[in-house]
Amino acid sequence: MELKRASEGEKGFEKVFAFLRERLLAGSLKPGDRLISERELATLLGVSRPIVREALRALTVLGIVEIRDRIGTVVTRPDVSVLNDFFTFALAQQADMLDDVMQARVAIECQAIRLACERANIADFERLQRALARIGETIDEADAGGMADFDFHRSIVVASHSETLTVLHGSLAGLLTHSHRSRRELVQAFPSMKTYLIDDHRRIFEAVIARDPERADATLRKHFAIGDEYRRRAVVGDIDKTSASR
Amino acid sequence: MELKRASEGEKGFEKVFAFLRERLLAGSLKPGDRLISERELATLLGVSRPIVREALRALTVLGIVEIRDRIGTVVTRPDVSVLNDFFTFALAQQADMLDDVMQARVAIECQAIRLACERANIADFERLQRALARIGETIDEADAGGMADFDFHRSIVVASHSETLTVLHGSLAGLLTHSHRSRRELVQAFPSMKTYLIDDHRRIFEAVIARDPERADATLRKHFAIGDEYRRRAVVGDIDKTSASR
DNA sequence: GTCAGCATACTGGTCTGACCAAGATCAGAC
DNA sequence: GTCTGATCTTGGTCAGACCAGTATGCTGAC
Repeated sequence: MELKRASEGEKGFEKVFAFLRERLLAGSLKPGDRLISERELATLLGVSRPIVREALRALTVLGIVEIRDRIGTVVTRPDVSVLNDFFTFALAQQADMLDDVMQARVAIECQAIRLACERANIADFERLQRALARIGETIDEADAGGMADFDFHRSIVVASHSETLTVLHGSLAGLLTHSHRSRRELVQAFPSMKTYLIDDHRRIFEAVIARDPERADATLRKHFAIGDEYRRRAVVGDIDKTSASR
Repeated sequence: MELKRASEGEKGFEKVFAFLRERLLAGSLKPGDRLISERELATLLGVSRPIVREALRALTVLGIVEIRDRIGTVVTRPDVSVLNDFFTFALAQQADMLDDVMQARVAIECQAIRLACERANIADFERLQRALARIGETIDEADAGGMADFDFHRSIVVASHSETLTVLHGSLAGLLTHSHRSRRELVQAFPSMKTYLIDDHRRIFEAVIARDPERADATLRKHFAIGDEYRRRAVVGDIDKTSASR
């Protein structure tokens, strides 16, 4: 058989994985389809059930398939949340990589805001506006303030209506959560940051509303740069109550 | 034991996976480390070996770990090829995702080129220059031309000296390979693309050399936009031998 | 004829114990 | 001191078994 031939040289796991991969890529297995049972798969491919389970588990962590207890294995619509898993592992091992990850976040957001300028709808605007208002309300609270900040940026990405960007941003932002929070704590100590936070976000919001990609990108970029500057100053203990240069 | 408690409620697979996840995220398991044997892990966690193998296989497809036959299981530096796997599956079922992924690529590259303007060293410049020359040499070859094009863009990202961006770009670019290639085939039919390709890349190169982030970003962005435009025209059959508007 | 209720077949979830092949290791021969 | 081979350990795999629920279909009551 053709399939047999294609997967002859492979070991057990590879055989099963390749078999399912073929079907999935060819489209003969579509989201929603229920796979044949593990036992059938095992006898069909001439391997043992544990091996089949390895392959199914592999597809599960890839988000391709879902194993439902006592129901069966069904093909799912690929969920990007698996990337989160991966990135969490990948970036957890390089702690000094935070600045680097931040670069990726800037990349994603700056592109997202351009798309948002084109694609955002009323609901997106409203969400952004709510997030903006919340930033003002929570400016004195480290925790809630951080969340509001995050939500604002998140709203921009969501407004881009790009699933890929949204997913990437989600996983990157997750990694930056604690650094984000620690940065927010600076706000309490240095009032100049308050106006920076509020004004900057408002400017960004306005640029999106105006559907001006260039301005939005530039403003957002500046926003990040200033945040960076604050952080740098904090590190060297040089920060004071004067505004960061703009 | 603390660990026991944390993983008490979970089923076999989850227990093992969570156990390893903890160690990996906490950093007590670092790349290069060799895990204890499957049998030991099984008895340690009170599960059977097949279950342990499921978990290890799961980590393998996530690129976190590598199972070496008759050697043992070692922690690897996370490899992006996993993402490739995932996206391959994901895109097989949602072809319209390509444009979306492209947005992410644009995001990464535009940020990368900004960093490249700041951080690129002589070696980076030389690599870029070689790639640029190669684009000119292979302008009439679909395959080699595509590779040269890819290498140029890749060189930009590498020159950013950002590991995260490089990693992300690597996985995204892999996905776009075939679309990239099909686009390159247009070159043969429509000579106007040749000048577009050569001139654009040269302009991008010059902007990096000049270490002008704004210009580099803008030029690169325009480059992508024009490529998009070509593709759009090809789709609607409207393309002709005139240059795309610039 | 219809429908509720239960038995059975089937599903995934797991375990046990076993065998194989080949790298790693160390004792013993030279 | 070096080399060789037996042994230990490793991953790779298999077969068969049990459990706990789901789905289904059959049976019997209405």
